[in-house]
Amino acid sequence: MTSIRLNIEVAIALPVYGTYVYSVPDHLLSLILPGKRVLVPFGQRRVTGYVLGEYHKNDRNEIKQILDVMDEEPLFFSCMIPFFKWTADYYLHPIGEVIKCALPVGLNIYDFAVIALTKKGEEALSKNSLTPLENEILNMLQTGPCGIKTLCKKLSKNIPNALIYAMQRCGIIEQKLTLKKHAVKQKIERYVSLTDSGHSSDDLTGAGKNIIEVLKDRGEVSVKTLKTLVPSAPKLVNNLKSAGYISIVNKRIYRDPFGEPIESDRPHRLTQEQNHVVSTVMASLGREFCTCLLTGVTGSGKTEVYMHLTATVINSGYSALVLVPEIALISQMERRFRARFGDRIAILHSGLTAGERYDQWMRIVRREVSVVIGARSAIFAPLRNIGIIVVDEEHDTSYKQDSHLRYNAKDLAVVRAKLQSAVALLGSATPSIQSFYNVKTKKFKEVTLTRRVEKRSLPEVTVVDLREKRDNKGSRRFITSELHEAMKTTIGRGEQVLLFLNRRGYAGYPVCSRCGEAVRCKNCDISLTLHQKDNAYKCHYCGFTRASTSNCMSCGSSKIRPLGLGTEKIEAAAKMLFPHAEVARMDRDTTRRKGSMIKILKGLRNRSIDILVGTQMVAKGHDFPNITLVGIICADLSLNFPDFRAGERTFQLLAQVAGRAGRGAVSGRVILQTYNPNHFSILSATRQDFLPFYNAEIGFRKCLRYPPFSRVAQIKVSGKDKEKTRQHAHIVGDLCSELKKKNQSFSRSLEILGPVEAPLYRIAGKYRWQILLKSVEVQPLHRFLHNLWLVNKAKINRRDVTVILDVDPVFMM
DNA sequence: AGCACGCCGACT
DNA sequence: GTCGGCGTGCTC
Repeated sequence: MTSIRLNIEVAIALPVYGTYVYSVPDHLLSLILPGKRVLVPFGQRRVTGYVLGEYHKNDRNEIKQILDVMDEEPLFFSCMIPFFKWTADYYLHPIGEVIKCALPVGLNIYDFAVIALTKKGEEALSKNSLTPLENEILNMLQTGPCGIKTLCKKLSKNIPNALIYAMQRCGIIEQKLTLKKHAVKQKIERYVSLTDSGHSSDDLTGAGKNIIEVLKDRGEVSVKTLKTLVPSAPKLVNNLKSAGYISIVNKRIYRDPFGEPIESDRPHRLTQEQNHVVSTVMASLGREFCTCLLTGVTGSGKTEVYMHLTATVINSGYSALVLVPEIALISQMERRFRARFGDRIAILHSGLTAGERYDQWMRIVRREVSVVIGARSAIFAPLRNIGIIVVDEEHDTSYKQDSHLRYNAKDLAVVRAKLQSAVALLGSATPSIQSFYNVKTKKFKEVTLTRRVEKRSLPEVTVVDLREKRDNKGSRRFITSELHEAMKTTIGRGEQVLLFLNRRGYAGYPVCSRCGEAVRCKNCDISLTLHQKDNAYKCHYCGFTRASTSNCMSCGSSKIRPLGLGTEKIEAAAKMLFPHAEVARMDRDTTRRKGSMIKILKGLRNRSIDILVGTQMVAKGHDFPNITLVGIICADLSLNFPDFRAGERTFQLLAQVAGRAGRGAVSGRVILQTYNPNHFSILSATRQDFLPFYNAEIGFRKCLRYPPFSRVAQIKVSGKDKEKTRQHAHIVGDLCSELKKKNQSFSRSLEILGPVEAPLYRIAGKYRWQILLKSVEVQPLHRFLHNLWLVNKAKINRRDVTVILDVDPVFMM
């Protein structure tokens, strides 16, 4: 009888669909566990794989052995695997890439080809018998082996592949495969503590004595902390150790992503309404999967509800996952949760360094925390025994990842909750049409908060019709007299004003005053935005920049009129109208640097800022207690996007911004300026009234068979060559039609729209085409996509044209 | 992804 | 006639 052979199923961290089977050599048998990384031979190379589990079928003759096990402990547990598989299948993404995407970055190991100088090469170099380029390459290689790409960069020229081959063949260079690792590791720190003889020592003087004193006082202290008290400590500890006074141990420590300590906080008393929500949601805890949609006006105390739910969940022995749309809101949520739950929480988002993220991940794996707060990628947090998944501001588009694995964390939250029999709670004052439809069709359970906390009233909204203001000149045109008066009163009372405009920069449509030509981007199909702060015209899509002093491209005139509105222009106007007020601006330009957002938020809190001008960034869930007036400069900007969700976005944005007013003791006011005062999205937003908006919008969706009455997927084709891109878009389009014709179930339910040029037909020098696939039923669309993407992928992939599949697209431009 | 294999143009 | 260009297909 032969010895028992263990075969395992492995997902490879490369764009390959499907999993692979490897055998485990005896000496690694005891180390293999699902969720660990393994080094495996794959084709000619060695790559990272993730162990998914044992493989029992005996259906292959050639099975390679794994080379090594990379982890002491698993990075995730088996219960995550069905979730990874579901995600890979639904978004048609390679399973290994899904797992790679889920794990903290920087853990991959792969073979990297480097070229090195040989003996023969050195001889050749000294004989001076080579071409200048060869000489240059060999000279560079004398400093050590080097990858081809780095070599090209160092010599700042392209080296033909053929030359590399030729040089290899003559034997003057050789190619080696080395394993390249990323730098993320556990962090170890040295801790010192007194020995018995250290305790009784009194013969020391100076710094040595100081160290002993500190240790007597505090017990065990890290060398790093000791250094802040006794600067020479790092050198001295070794001497003290050899003298037997102290002992040193290495400890695994976690890099601390948290800021300053926070005072702890006791649970608030819930209102009757909040209590009802908590008990309704908790009725399902530990019993069955269920999704609840928590709706409620802005400022109705959703966070307090989340915290009570979390407390209940962890007291019952489960863990909780809280998703928040973006980093700035995570820190707000984190502060409140940390005050309540102390260090039982971990946070996960892209603002952490790779090391911090790894540490937070491992704390979760090691079950040292029971609550995780994070951005969309935290949906993959390796929590076991999840009781609840909270998705705050569920309507927010930040939950959709728009590159690589194009998942939507909100949708995955429901899927993960279902797979792990947990409760999913989606919360929003302005729920997505899709979620509310799910309530109507009884897929979701609705729980509602109808009142603002402490009986604060909703802001009073005044609509200003901009069509009647056409004759006004200068800043009057966009800060109307109504808004101006309201600002005066508010600032006079010492309260704060928020001016909202969903466009950054100074002027979004600079036009030559002589020939009328717009200033356009050379890489994209849009006009540049003037940024006065940077003295430049900038492209918001590709980053292209021109000096603000440049002349008109077509007629050479230097007179360019800065048409179009942006937050910079509003900021300037506010400063001019209120010279004594402190005006701040919050948009992507002013918050790019780490900590600058916090600085603005602090300025608002301590009332040093009177007027805040901002883009949609200010609409997102921030709590500004002293803002009592919100001015919406132009409500129509997002209304005319070529996207079936334009109305929904406009409603959400406006209702959210309006909700920023009057969150403190004083009630708020909103002045909404618009060219479309009768549009239903704008009308219902002014009343913060979701239902009438929903009823109007759902009718329109039903008519045109858009989600939630259908499922859609978008194929995006892009390439540098205009004609090739167009052709390939049509090839893919024809492939779709052919496939549809071939299969009965497809031809009945599937609609193919396109290929058409994208609304922004050129971005960053690439021409863009799109095809929209629509189906009333999910299953046929899913099978169609599988067929198209997996069976026909050879026909779809081309070297110079990129084809991307986006299941449930959110950004349609 | 990255590498091997295999089929057509410009050179000794 | 060959060398090396790139398109195609595969990796347990």
